[in-house]
Amino acid sequence: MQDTFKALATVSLVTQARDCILRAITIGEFLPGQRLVEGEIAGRLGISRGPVREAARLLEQRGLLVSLPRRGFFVRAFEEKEIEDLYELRECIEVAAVRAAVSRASEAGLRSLGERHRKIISLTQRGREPELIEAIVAFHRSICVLSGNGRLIRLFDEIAIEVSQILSVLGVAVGDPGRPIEVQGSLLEALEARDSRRAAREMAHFIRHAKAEVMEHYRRRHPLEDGRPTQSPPPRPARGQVRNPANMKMGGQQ
Amino acid sequence: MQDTFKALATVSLVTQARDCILRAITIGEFLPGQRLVEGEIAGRLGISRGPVREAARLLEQRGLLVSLPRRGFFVRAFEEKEIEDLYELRECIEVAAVRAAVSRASEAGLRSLGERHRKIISLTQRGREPELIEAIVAFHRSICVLSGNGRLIRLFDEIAIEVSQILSVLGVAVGDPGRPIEVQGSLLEALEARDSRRAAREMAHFIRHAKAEVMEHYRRRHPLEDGRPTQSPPPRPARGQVRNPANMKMGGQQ
DNA sequence: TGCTGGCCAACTGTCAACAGGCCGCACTCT
DNA sequence: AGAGTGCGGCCTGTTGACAGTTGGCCAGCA
Repeated sequence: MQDTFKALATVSLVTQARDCILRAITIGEFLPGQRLVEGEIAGRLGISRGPVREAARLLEQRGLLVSLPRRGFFVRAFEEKEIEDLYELRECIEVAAVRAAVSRASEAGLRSLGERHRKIISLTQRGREPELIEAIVAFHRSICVLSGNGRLIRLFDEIAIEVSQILSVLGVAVGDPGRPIEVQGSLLEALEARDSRRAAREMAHFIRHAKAEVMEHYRRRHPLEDGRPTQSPPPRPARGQVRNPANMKMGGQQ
Repeated sequence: MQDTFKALATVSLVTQARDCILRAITIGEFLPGQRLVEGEIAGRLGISRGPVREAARLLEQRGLLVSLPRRGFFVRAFEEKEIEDLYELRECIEVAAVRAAVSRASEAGLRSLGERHRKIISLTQRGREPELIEAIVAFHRSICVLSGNGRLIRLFDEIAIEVSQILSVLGVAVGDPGRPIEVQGSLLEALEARDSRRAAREMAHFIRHAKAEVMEHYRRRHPLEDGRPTQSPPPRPARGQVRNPANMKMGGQQ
């Protein structure tokens, strides 16, 4: 009965286009520096260019795309410094979140966090990399949720997208399998013990560790760019078609 | 000679429209909850609706507008909780910024910060409220700049816009004239002494003080909404014309 | 061979128009 | 009188088209 009357409030084309582009960026289908041709995307999605442009504007404001006048949109390419800055911001955000969570989280909230932690453990043991990353992100997001600060959650989500873009582009796998469990286990303990200082310390350590790992991957990947400025906003605009013409169907946000 | 060849790269209409709407929001011409009629704005600016829509999308992503399907864009109205969350975030950001600035700021950077501080003092003595607010914001922004973290600066700018919107809507004036100088003076001293803990403490105190002041204004303004949920996304869509049909010329970003 | 200048295709920025939903209002029926 | 219903205007969401610009390509020339 309730199926017959499914909500017909169709999601706007802008939202759908945004989610499609977003997904293409996070999974690394659209590579940094790559040019996005409006007409191409619109054609592939079967819509007109208007909604695609609006979606691109949204992502521009988020910092995932940059726009050059009369040239169009490009996937943002991270410089080394920008990755460092991002992780520094992430540390400050998540440390604040866990501090707030210590004093505000309910018992039920902590239990559900424990649930997520168990999921991380089981996924680690079964060696399922992609879901594991997802679960770790979910764990950290939960801490933001427990902080009770909606603005913090929104910011975390933005940062998480950029981080996962970086991870996927650099091909970073979650490091030694033992560590994340351990760290997140300590975090959980500190939260349960309502130990603000320890929780903050663990969180900071974790993020610095993650940062170091990512930066090492980055340097391994860009060994020569150490000395020179390397400051062409989109590094070689790469006029050309998108990489993978298939595999970009409609229907995010479901 | 160099004047004869001024850059003729005209700023895109989207950018100009965005800045116009932004200004209208920050100075309180567009009030929270107010509906923005695309055609109206486009007509007043002498352009078509397309760029206006894209500009609105930008501001939506920043959280300054909310969009309801088939209803259009509304100026975002802050709930009490959202203001608290915003200030909590601001504290975490600026404390992190001043900490980083302590260890990274150059002597020249500190001197220019001192310059800004003197400007605050002189404006306070002359009692020029609007420029004073501007100068205080500039002072705090400088600290973010001294932190050397570009991402932090971007986030500060976003937050600053929201804060100034709140201040202007609530009609908050900068409190007792003595305080800000005093606080920012201590901040400056701590930075010059490279005293990270003291700088962080002063910053946190300042922002908590500002928050308390704003919240008091808010509660004075919305005394009845304490108990009830008050959760209609845009509080009464207020179908109707914008408040001040004049005074919204083109040409932000100059 | 290397450089200059013009030509061309592609793509962006912008606009005007169309279809359809939402809101307010008047009208009708109970 | 009050509630429900149908109508009409206003406004959004989307589209297709047009003009202008950008960058690449190629011929011509030193």
